[in-house]
Amino acid sequence: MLRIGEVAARAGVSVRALRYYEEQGLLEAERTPSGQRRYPEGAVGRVRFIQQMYAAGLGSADVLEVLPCVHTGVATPEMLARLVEQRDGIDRQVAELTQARERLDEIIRIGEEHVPGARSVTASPRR
Amino acid sequence: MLRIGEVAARAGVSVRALRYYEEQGLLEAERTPSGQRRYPEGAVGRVRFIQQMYAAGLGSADVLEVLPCVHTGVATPEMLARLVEQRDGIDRQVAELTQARERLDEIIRIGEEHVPGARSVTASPRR
DNA sequence: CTAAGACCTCACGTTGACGTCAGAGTCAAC
DNA sequence: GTTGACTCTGACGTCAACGTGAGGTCTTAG
Repeated sequence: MLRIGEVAARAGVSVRALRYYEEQGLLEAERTPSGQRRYPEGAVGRVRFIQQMYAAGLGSADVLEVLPCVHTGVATPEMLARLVEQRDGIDRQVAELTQARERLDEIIRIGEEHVPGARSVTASPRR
Repeated sequence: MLRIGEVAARAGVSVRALRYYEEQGLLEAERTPSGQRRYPEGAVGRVRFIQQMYAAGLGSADVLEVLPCVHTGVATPEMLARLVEQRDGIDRQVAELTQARERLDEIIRIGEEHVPGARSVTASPRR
């Protein structure tokens, strides 16, 4: 059983963040008689997943909806629908980002033309 | 010359947003003698660009750095560097999003396996 | 035994991109 | 000339994911 600081360090987040996740119902912890939190090893991966979802633009409530599937590996049709919805949301985001990237690239190309002396930091082909 | 409401409608943002952009130095407007803002047609496209950059995760300050190039079409080496930096930031974001998407997809697949032809939409299974 | 870290619970502060309300002036139509 | 839609400037509110003390308890190495 890990202490909160240990989990935070391994997952690359702050202690405060972990307490916040608990507050949001995203992360549970056992307690020692004195009230200190103790986490199983799996908590680290769980926290990483939460971070990943945040990075994908989901809010705490969305993550909360999605988490049961991750934990149990089983999903109701409802949950599946939500998962698919979130995935599609990410897809839309990627599309937007890609558009923005194209836009910037275009500006960069034009800029390079107009400042010929500059070291050519040519556009890396998008994967 | 367009009025602020017209620009807002065409660009799909709120009037408040336009005034905020002005406050941030992202969007300039002429003024009628009575003080009302009047925008040229190009403002709509400019606003769309700003929105796109926000969607890409840039803050007002970042957009402000990038905008001169868009406007003038000319870039100093410094500006180019910033542009490239922002573009790479977007690339990193896309990578993260793609990872998150994969993760969700994986969970969806597993979930589908465990609920192959289920029709229990109504009965909430007790957890 | 003791001192230094870790940890605990409030609870207020932060940041960014606006929302929203108040009170007042402006413009086009009827 | 008056109504009603539009606009103006402040200025406070919002929401999310934490940051940051304050004041006190726990644990453990020496």
